Amino acid sequence: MDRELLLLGLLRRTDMHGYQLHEFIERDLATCTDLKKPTAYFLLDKMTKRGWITQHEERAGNRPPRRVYHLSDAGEAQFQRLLRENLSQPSLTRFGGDIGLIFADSLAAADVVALLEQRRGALAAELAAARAAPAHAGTFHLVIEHRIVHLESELGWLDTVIARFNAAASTPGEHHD
Amino acid sequence: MDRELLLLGLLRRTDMHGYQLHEFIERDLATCTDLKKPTAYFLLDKMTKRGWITQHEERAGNRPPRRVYHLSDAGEAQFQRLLRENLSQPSLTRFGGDIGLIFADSLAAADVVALLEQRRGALAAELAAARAAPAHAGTFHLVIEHRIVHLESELGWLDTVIARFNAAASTPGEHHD
DNA sequence: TTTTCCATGTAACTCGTTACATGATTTC
DNA sequence: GAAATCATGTAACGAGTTACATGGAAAA
Repeated sequence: MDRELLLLGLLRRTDMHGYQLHEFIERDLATCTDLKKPTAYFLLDKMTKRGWITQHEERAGNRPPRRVYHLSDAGEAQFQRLLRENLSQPSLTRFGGDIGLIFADSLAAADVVALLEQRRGALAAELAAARAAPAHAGTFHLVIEHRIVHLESELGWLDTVIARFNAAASTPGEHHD
Repeated sequence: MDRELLLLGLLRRTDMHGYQLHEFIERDLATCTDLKKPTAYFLLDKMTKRGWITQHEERAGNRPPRRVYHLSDAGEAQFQRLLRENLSQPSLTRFGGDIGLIFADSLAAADVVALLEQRRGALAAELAAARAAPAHAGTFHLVIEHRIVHLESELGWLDTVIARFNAAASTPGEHHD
């Protein structure tokens, strides 16, 4: 549903065609989400069928015609519903990386430390990139800020985990192989 | 891949049948992941075909026979690969809830505050539940800890966001409707 | 005796992805 | 003339879900 909210929200500001929407999302909203081309075209078709948006063709010369989408009244109502639902509910987060941690005692502690240091490096790079992101207009800077806060928290936690495996590494005889 | 790692990791400790695996994951690992029954049976079939695990039937009386799975040598190797990959890479997290935030200026600030307070409530409840979780054995307590750290970070950030919309609410004339 | 638990699965569907196809137009 | 960009899509696949089907055993 989040992607539908995204498309409706963008079309609410100004009419756009599919290529344009995909381009904008992949370029300017990449930190926060993504939307592949086939998905964009598929969702736009679907929402047209449901009456949330309307199409009209625009052709410039011999180029492939653009299908420009416009938010309808029903679409505006749907946008309001989705937005309120999105704001009122926390998005559930699952950390796939935790599954490896469950089985970390299958490896020697020193190995775990080496692997987690790699993870730490990638995380730190993401954080640096987020901090280097240019100042954004309107409410979008909240998203960047969220990302920074989250990555800082992840880094801090990871450091405590690494420290513990480091301690275990200097007290050998802990792993199961 | 994470679910395959999970199944291989559990089968590495002891042989189990599908029902048992599903049960264990949904009951004891619910904070960290989930695995529906059809998915479990499907993955077990797939991994059997790939030679990572082997089956043997066990029948008790007239009950439906159990298909007990056992990790093979190839499965152990695959487990090692998946585990190292999992530990060395940070899991990318996308916050669906951020998309609503991008469009928060479509609503009156006071409305946004009310909706985010709801989100805050649900988040606080999750945190309380995580804190109330019983002490866990081995490396699993890391997962609980991770969840607590993350939820605390989310709550703190959400509070700053709410504060800002609250400030905007007392300075009216900010929204676009 | 009816419900719950044990134990297996299938079928249909949703959501999203990758890879591919088409063809004009601008840029190098 | 070749390559990148604009603009649309289709087809095949992957991962996962819900709902449904089956049938015996234990518990209420």
